[in-house]
Amino acid sequence: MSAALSPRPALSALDEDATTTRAIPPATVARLPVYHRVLTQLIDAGVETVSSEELAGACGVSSAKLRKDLSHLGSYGTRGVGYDVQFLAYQISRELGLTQPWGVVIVGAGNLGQALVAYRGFASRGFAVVGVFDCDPTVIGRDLGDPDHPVPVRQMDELEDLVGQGDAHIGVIATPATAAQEVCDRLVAAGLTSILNFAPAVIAVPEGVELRKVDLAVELQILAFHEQRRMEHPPAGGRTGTSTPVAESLGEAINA
Amino acid sequence: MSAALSPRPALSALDEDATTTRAIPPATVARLPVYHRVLTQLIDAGVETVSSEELAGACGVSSAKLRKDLSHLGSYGTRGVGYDVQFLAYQISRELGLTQPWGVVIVGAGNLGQALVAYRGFASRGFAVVGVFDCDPTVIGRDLGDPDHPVPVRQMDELEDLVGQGDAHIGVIATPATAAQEVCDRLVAAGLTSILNFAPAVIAVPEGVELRKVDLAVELQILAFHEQRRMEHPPAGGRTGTSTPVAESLGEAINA
DNA sequence: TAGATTGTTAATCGATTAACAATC
DNA sequence: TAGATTGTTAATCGATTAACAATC
Repeated sequence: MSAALSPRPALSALDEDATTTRAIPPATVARLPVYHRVLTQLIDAGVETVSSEELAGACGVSSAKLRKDLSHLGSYGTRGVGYDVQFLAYQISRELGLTQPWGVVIVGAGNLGQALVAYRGFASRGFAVVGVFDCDPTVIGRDLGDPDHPVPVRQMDELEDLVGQGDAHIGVIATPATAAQEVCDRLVAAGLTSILNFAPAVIAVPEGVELRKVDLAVELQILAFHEQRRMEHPPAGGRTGTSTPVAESLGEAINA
Repeated sequence: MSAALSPRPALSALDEDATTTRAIPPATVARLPVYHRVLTQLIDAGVETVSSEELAGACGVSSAKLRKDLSHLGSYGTRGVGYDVQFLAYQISRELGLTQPWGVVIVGAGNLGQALVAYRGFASRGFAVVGVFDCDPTVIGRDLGDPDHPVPVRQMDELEDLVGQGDAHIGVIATPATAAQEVCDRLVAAGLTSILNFAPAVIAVPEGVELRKVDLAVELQILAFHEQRRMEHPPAGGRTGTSTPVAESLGEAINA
């Protein structure tokens, strides 16, 4: 156990290259996709300019937070006017890396893996599923996703080859929990440094690899926690019919 | 737009009933399911006692954070010894509300909805899918999930009836983005106060309703951001082969 | 110029971390 | 008693918020 406390490089907190890249706070990065999505909807709705107050309302955050977040990217607004929707959307997409195509490898072609391949929200943001792998002979060879761009399920053997070709940038783990760590190790060994884990397992990665996790059961458990609290301490005065504090005019523009 | 600044009840920040319930910080609540899962695995592995150092390692957090988190629930450890695995697992599950059964209603029986119904991680934590709804006549009536406990897809009409029966506690939105807000409104109107949204849409709920969101595309975009950073500023000195800082002995116990 | 709205500052709040006294 | 490990304290860090000077 003492090995867990081994001499690491003393995490030099300010690792930032003093060159170009000002660091963007993680909390801000996590919200940028939301801003980008809403801006995209505004473009579709023909809106040309938004104020921070309006955009924040449509995104479900405070305008102060929105402006603070955007200030980390640069000064892309105009005082007294607001933000040019197209321009801001572009700046955010550039910051997020959405202006270039990304290849996604999915390991596990069960229910979840199949749903992910079929998910249209990926392609629409520049993510292409370049490979799906499974070890079950009964699914290997089957075509998944859009019949116009079918993605065949391959056997695990071919994983390293495909990643080695360089078109894959992000690995997605959609296997049972038991296989997750081993699959992750293979993805990393093959050269991937960005991993999204859907398996209900805590897995470990080497330093320098970015691992994110989506755990469906965790979300439900957190909701159960709140629901239990609510049952123990019912909201005094009953449910107030008070409805959404979200910018309504913009909401209408978006839904139009 | 000025209506968005309307006089709200001045969010009385300390709403806590001074009665029983000490508030648990949200950041802590979000980690409890992870602790619980690992503890369950330790039970299965026959481990009877863990130290905070060991458990933290297996969960991927620092021992200081783990102890701080647990201190919000009570004093369930023994100085000089550690934590009784079974006892701690029980305390956490009680805190999370996992000691009682929860009914889940899923709206949307597309790829994702079907994957959710089939997901075994729900039932194993006390969540039962009590209803699945869709508006597509071609899927209505079809049986989903485990053939031993099939869940028929019902038409939307029956949503309010089912929720009204009181067996449903949590609503899950697995529809296209366009339908998400309307579906959410119906779930809330029917009486649900805990909602999990998988649709790629920003939706609004009345005060008092707990809404959580899982956005697959957002996770990929955050990974793309980091991947882009990594490509612009490659890790000096190449990839260090340094592997996982995770408790290995416990990891072996868990995987045994 | 007057009105509107940004970008930034300073204050507050919450979460993380390190260290250690309490205690098994 | 000596060694181990918890639960808590105090210091640090990062994120949020409110307010406003800058400026269109």
